[in-house]
Amino acid sequence: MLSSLPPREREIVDILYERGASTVTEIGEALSDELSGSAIRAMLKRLEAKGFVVREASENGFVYAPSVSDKTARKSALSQVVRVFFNGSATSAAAALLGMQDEMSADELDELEKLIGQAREGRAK
Amino acid sequence: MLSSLPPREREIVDILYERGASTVTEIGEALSDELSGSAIRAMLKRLEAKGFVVREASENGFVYAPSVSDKTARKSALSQVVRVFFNGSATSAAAALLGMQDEMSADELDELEKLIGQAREGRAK
DNA sequence: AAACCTGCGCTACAAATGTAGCACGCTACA
DNA sequence: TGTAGCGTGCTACATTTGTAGCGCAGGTTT
Repeated sequence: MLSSLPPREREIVDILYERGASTVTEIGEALSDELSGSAIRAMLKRLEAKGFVVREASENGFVYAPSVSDKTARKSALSQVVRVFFNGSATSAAAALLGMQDEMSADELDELEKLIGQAREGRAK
Repeated sequence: MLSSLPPREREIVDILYERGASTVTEIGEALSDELSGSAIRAMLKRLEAKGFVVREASENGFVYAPSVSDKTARKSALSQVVRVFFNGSATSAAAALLGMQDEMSADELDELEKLIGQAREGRAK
């Protein structure tokens, strides 16, 4: 569970999800405050030991990536907030999402509507 | 920011959001593993010092509550996952939510559809 | 009022976290 | 061909977390 991670480690994993596989230097740039490379590497080492990230060698250094698939991670992150902040109701969460974003394009709204239709069919069955 | 909290403190705040204001004993029951009352109190003390929880005396002991309103906390939790896991697209997040829950009632779907309509009007203006 | 709970705060301390410094190997290029 | 960079891995260390134990105060029960 991501929420069992200490803040800094958590931040690093978040960056990895946000930007995809990254090198130590890239992580450093994305971090909220400047950290020495070795500090970051130490974090990554722990994260690797705990099984949250994997690394793979490439030409200029290692690239680190989350070990849990985006898909799985999304799902669990989402259900986490749904449980904690929305009484377990995904619907309320979706509603809140709708309200949050005024830059939601018409296309996106259409898309969402379509998805609702599908969901309806699903349960009609 | 909630994500700047260490795991245990974070867990406690989550419980507070999930169940609303609670006493030390109630928190203890909700915790994922048994902790001594004093351990919990020590956490709460730190949380209070950091400004994440407030406490209020009642007949049998103090009740603790998050200092940040549910509304605000929801919003920031949501935008956090949207940014990290959905490339900043609230729409994709909403879509994922839709897919996640098969117990979404027809009423809820209707409600959501209505909200989409409203969102559309909002931006049509 | 003695013996009990219950909730409280303080202190203490082990473990985990957050971070930097050092020494090494591999380029590149003056 | 030395010296200036990178990227790496250790090791070390201060701080923060995570947790328990102790002793106290205010209500109960006998």
